Amino acid sequence: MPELPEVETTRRGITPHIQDRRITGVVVRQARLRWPVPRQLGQKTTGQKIRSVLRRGKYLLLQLDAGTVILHLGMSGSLRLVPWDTPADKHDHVDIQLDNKRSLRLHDPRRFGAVLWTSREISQHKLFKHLGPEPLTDDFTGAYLHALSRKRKCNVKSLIMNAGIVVGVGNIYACEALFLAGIRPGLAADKLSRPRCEKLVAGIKAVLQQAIAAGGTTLRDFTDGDGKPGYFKQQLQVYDREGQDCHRCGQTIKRVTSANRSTYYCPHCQK
DNA sequence: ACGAAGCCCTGCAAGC
DNA sequence: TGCTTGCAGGGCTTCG
Repeated sequence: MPELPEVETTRRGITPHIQDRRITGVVVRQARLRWPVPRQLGQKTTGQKIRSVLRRGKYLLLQLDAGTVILHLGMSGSLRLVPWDTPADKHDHVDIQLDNKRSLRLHDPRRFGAVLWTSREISQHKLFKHLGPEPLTDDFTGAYLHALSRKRKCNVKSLIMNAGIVVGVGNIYACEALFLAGIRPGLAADKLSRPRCEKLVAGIKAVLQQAIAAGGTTLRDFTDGDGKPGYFKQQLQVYDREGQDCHRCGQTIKRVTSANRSTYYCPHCQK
């Protein structure tokens, strides 16, 4: 399930292969993704050069001259570069064909992903207008999080998974960051002290950076291989470890359901 | 304005 | 063994 580190790893992997290439066509085999793939996607993009490949939260942005292709991998999506005539497998929904006889191919079994087009400034787009800061920038600080958490009745895990507060923190890394910070996921957001906010922000940055570093060393070439990472799993401290020993204190990791999401924590290390 | 629940979808695991 | 059921997940959307 692609979270921010996987999306960033994908961005870095595909960029050298697609930047400054011209789009020669688009093939849509399945338009019913998270939102319908726009019918005009092909005519809007064909003939244009990909100027840059950006990321905002978990969205990938292909910057063209006349607008932006917005990509999201949902939870089962992946991108690969293939020779343009490679037969499509099941769930290979969209190809963006390039002038180097290759296609950027979206594979997404669960179809929670998205391919959209906008000719407007990306920050004006509905999906991006209300997003919080990027977690790995200096805009995301303990002071900022502390200020926004005042008078909030939600728990701290929901707080950091709220894209209006900070983007790109999904279920797995929310659990991991809370473990690093020693904070219980169910704690009310407005009970978080300023120093604990500092610690939490540091935890979020650390876990994301770690995962990006791990992805960077594992996924070397996006033009071959099956594109299945799964590289970070061995480093997880609490996620998906219900009933197992805490790596830090040896006590048993617990799982609770919060906001319909599995939440893992160590009752001894997290208060 | 906020927070909680619902929904989209398929693959896989567990249970019968 | 073959079916059915439940669960997982991001995150927008709807409802309260």
